[in-house]
Amino acid sequence: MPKIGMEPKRRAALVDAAIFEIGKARSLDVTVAQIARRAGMSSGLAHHYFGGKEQMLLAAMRHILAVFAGRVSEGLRQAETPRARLEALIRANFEDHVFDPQKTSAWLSFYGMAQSNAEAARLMQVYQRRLRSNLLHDLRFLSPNPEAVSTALGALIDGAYLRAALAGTGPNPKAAQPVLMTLDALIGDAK
Amino acid sequence: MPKIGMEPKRRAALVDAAIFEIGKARSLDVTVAQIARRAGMSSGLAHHYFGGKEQMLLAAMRHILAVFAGRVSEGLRQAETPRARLEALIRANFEDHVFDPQKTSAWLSFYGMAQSNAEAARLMQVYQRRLRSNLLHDLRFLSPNPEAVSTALGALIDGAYLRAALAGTGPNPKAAQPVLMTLDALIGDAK
Amino acid sequence: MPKIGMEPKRRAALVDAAIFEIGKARSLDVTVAQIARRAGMSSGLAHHYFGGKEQMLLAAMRHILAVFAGRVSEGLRQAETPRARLEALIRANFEDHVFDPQKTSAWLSFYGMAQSNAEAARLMQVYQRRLRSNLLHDLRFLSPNPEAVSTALGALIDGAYLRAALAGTGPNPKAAQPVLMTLDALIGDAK
Amino acid sequence: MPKIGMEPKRRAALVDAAIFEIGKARSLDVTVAQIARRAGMSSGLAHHYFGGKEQMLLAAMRHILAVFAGRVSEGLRQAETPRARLEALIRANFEDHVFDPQKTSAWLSFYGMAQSNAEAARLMQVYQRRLRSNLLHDLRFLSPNPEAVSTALGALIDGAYLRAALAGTGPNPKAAQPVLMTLDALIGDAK
DNA sequence: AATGAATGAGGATTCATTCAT
DNA sequence: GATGAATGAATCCTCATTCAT
Repeated sequence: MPKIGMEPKRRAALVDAAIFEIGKARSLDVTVAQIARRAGMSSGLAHHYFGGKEQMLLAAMRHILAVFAGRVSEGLRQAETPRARLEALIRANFEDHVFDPQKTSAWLSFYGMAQSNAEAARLMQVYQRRLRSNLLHDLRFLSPNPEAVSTALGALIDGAYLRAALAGTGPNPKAAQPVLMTLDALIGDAK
Repeated sequence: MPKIGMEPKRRAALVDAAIFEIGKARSLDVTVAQIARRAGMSSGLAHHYFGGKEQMLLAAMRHILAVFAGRVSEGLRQAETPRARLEALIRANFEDHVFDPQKTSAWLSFYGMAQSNAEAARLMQVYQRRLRSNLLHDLRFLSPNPEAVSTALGALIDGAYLRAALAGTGPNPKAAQPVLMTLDALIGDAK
Repeated sequence: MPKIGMEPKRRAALVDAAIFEIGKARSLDVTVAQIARRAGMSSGLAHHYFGGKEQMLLAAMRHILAVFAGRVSEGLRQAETPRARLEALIRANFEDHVFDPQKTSAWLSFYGMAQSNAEAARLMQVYQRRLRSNLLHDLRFLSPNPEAVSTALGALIDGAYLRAALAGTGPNPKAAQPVLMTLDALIGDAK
Repeated sequence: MPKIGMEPKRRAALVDAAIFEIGKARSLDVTVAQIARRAGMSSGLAHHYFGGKEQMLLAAMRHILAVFAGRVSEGLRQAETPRARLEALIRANFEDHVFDPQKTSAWLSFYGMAQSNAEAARLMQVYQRRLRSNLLHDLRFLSPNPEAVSTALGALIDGAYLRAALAGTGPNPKAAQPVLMTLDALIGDAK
């Protein structure tokens, strides 16, 4: 059954399956066999492609981050003023898809993993820096103190998401409200 | 050599040991045997007192939350105005002891656990409600919109702590700055 | 079923079982589960007592060497002259029990293991030194060149055993003949 | 890009690679994939040519024995008297190349394999018989008891090699000394 | 001929939990 | 109450071998 050009498909299938199983278990305590079975292949092949369970989980996280980054980019493309871009950015962090139980499970679990796994920590940093960079880009036009405001808004976004995710009540666009309100407060009349 | 009145001491020793081991492992992946050994007793006894590993971890979380709540109360006792109490509350969330690697490990790991364990989720809710209640108590005097501001500040505190904890750079009182700044912005001239 | 004072018995049972299984497989490719089952316990307990498969195999080798050393000592005790002691020593190396398939399997397999495992190599050295020391002790009275003769006889003993073991034809006291003949030749008229 | 006449080259490359990997691992615990990779081909092709791992290892052993036999023949060609031939034969067993870690690893490991694999045992017999035949050929002229002396010298050569190989200290021409000394003693004045 | 994808059995090891003492 | 011996299920990972292409 071997075919050429299967590697990308197999890897993608495994990443999807890993995310699915993490969502189902609501934890990273999933077995390679589970993931492989869901991806329609043997556990041996899963190891062949990823070298180990950890690499597979990291690939899953990387994929989640990449998809998310893509969505954010899309959201920003349509906004034209700095204020509109900021709002789009904030809303992008609370779109329905990020509340998919699969995503929230993975995201919160990776907070734990990031403490003992250097690569997981690095991925978290990448995410944080990207968010900060996006905030800063537009806050420069709106605030006399863009650095501090970016820091506060970044933390607030993460905190608001964390709480919404923990609540486990599914998609919740309202979760963006406190962030938008705080944005207004922090940039004063500049809006 | 069983002694009477040992149960509370045994339980406390196990809870301390659990927190220690979680900190050392930077994860909840610690074994009952490790914890029991550190607490100076057999793994069998640990089970006897807690009924299982999960209960032991939950007791550890409960203890961390209780200690934290106590510290917050202390901090609030000395403040006299609503504004001072809010500041004290915020600072209490970023005191050195909360950045003890044992605490940050436990805290972030429990975010993961709270997804699949109802009691862990409940504990997180208790913490969040207490924080919200504390914020609300004083924000009523300072903001026309105390509910929304409490929500935002609560999320911000969690987010700021999360980021500081993930950074893993130890005690960091500066982490409170963005929150204090946002407080000022959100309550306007009311300060 | 736990009992106190079981550890020595368990360890001994595992060592015996390991030797038995090595003999049956005629190789070190035996599983921990096989050994544990034969020893009448779970694989988990086997790990508990030895920490791992390698340690168990080494303990088996150590036991074989110890038993062998004991037998040699016995054999030497009854000899009175240096010449008689040498002969007893040589014969001890070819007694029936050393041709037990369990022993030959273990012995030859450990030659392989000694190449990549430091402890196995050390055990082999211990055996060789002991043999050399025993030879030297009496050759001092019989040869002007005891060092060289010890070296030659030690190697010859090992080579003769190796060949007899490889032949796999079971107990073979005749295997000692070439060594005894060579002893005579090497110590000349001194006998 | 299959080519005709590649089979002998492929097989030779695999045999060389197998010997190399056995030397590197200092054990027969090498994987087919490792060997095939080193030989510059796929594991599938390795199977195609040898039918299985065991056959490949046996081919490696056969090759080592053949090369060794060739070297011995060369050594003997230049000797003219029986005594000189015997000495050349003995020295050939301790030339530098036989202490190549690759060779010692393979040799000692095959002692283990010979216990459970009939073909490996047969190869060992072939080697032993050839050595014995070579010894006997010249000892007939030098000893009244050539059979027994051949047996002893053969065993001694193997034992001396075994010890030198186990010591793992590399090329060691001195290892031949005990054998030469014993030769003298065994053939007495006949030299 | 040649590849390497794919399988799946097998094995060492870990660990929560139980229970005889 | 207290121990730690004992279990055995669970899991990751390896690898010889097969086979579609």
